[in-house]
Amino acid sequence: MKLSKKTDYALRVLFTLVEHYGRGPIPIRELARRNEVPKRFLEHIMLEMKARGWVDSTPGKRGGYTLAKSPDKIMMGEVVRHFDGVLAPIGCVSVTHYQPCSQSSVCRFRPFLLNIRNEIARQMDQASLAGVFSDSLRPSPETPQNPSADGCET
Amino acid sequence: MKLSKKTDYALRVLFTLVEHYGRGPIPIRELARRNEVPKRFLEHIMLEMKARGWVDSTPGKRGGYTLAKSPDKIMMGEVVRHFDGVLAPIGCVSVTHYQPCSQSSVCRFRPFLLNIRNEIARQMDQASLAGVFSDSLRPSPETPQNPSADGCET
DNA sequence: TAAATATACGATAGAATTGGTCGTATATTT
DNA sequence: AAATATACGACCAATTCTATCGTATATTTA
Ligand code: SF4
Ligand code: SF4
Repeated sequence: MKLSKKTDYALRVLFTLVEHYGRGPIPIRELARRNEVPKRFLEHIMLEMKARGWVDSTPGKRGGYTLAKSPDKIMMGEVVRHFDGVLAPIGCVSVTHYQPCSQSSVCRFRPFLLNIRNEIARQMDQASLAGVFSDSLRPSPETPQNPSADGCET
Repeated sequence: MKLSKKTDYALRVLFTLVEHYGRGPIPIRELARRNEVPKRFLEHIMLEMKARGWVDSTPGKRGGYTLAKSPDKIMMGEVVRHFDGVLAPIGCVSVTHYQPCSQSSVCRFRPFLLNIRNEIARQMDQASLAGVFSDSLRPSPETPQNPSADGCET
């Protein structure tokens, strides 16, 4: 589950909108500037998000984008899944994009991958933008700059 | 953390070698056939795995490949990380391939992604080939063909 | 009502990654 | 010496990713 830049961009903007929720639209130019996203590229991203019903747009002089629904009604999993297509590490353990594999009956590591998928999916689908946002406010016990290995690596 | 086909192929072959551990080499032709991996492609994969010290090769008439170390000394994380480069869903929360992001100080969802990374890394680095293999033998409580959603999706 | 400013959207394109083939060299066993 | 195995670099096609451009259209404000 590698996050594409597109997904990253989308999330940056969404959280900007969450932060500004209820205080009117923000023009795309501003969204692009604050989040360091190429503006013309962001247009497409916003289009998709509007189609999904996550954001609303108002054209005209003081127009821009606004969050279309309450931040606790949009799940991280939805967003990632929309832009990256799939959460699962491999097709054979994906629900939304399940792809059969002729080896699956003899495969020794599919159950292991399924576990990981389940864990990722659980975390992704339980986390709303609102939840992730508010969690990020209180200085968590551990959010190192460079996430130095705690026994593991990545 | 999307598994590339290369990684998938590598794991298939590794588990074949695990299953055959201690019973002599298996020629690459056989490894390719049993695991449905293009033979010429597999050559490169085996080369890399030999360089990493996971497998050994013996040329000649009754040669082939064999596991170079005990199956409980090779971790899933090592393999995936080698072929896919990185476990983390995004560079800014990666340990081995950490990549700074100018937004990280104001980013609202990096902590969330870090959590996911930690969970994936933990599972990957704690699981040895031997462990995954033996787990796959006892019919686990749940390993559905198509992993139908248990509240989550993929 | 005209100007300014906003979104809408398809076409296109460069770069990077992925997945794989081919030719050939070399080592070992029988 | 023949047969069979691995070793390895070059090469390539397809896909995906990331992004830009031109232009159309809708709305507000002066
Ligand atoms: S080999 Fe195992 S893990 Fe890879 S795709 Fe087939 S079933 Fe899934
Ligand atoms: S925006 Fe947040 S998540 Fe995306 S790369 Fe920068 S820090 Fe990491």
